[in-house]
Amino acid sequence: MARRVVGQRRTAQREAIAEVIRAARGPLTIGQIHDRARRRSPMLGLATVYRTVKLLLADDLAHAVIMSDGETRYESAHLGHHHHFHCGGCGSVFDLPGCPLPIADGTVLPEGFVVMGHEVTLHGRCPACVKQARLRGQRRR
Amino acid sequence: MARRVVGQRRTAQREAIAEVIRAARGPLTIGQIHDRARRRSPMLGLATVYRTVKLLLADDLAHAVIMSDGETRYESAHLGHHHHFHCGGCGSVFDLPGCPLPIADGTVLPEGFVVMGHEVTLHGRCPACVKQARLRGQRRR
DNA sequence: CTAAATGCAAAATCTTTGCAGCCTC
DNA sequence: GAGGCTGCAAAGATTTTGCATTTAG
Repeated sequence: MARRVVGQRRTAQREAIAEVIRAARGPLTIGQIHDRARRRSPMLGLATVYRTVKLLLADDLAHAVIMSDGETRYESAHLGHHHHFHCGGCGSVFDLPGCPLPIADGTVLPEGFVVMGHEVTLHGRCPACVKQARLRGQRRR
Repeated sequence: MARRVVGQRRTAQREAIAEVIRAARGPLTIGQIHDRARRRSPMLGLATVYRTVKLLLADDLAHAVIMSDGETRYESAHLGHHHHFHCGGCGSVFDLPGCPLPIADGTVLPEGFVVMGHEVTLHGRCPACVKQARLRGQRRR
């Protein structure tokens, strides 16, 4: 008669996905999560990645980050306030510590907009791509 | 024998689409462009909007702006350096004049990232939504 | 008139969902 | 064991493309 305790189950697939997101140096696309998690759980299907990521979002264990390349990426929710660097060479996104923006939440702009949050994204080249461009004589834009 | 001069043609549909983008106070989604342009050109199909916007992008007459809600929006390219305000109440995006970010292009971060550009997006409530929230006693988040 | 542009519908993507079997608890 | 989870494949949603027709130049 006692109500059965129901809940989420711990599976190898979910472990793998959560660990991949936790270990990343920046937010990852679904494809990247799928590729990396498959190293541990080779049969892992894309649908499971989508489903698990959605669960992590619902449980507030992960956040979605949508970058200007149109890709949705996911990052661990335990990170504090931070921003991102998008490398135009390799396409990777990296976390940046701290916040360079002098606009506090709660600020009211002259035009009457009430600021409740913000995002800053820097674009450029990551150290690896800078080095590579140097080797190649900066042939690329 | 003279090489025929070929080029793009001026059509009512393209005029309507370009004008809608030019007149906007912020970047617009494909759906918004379609709706507004149809007021002038009622038979206008979605495919034409997609095609025309793509042309405008290729000719550098418009830029794509991808916001954190995952929608791609398009804005006139003649605007100078500026950023955006995304209202969480009505979902609209507004242009903000100026730039609050103290990081110049060309800056090299301590970690070795070379900055070539940036984006700043503020989130909050636009004046209209602030006023409405006040009327309703701030029942909404 | 010629070929670019349009509207429609089919195709291509990306994401979500339905289901039968598998595996936690 | 019971029901949540998974992989597969089908279904949705959004964007792109093919094609016959319209239309700018």
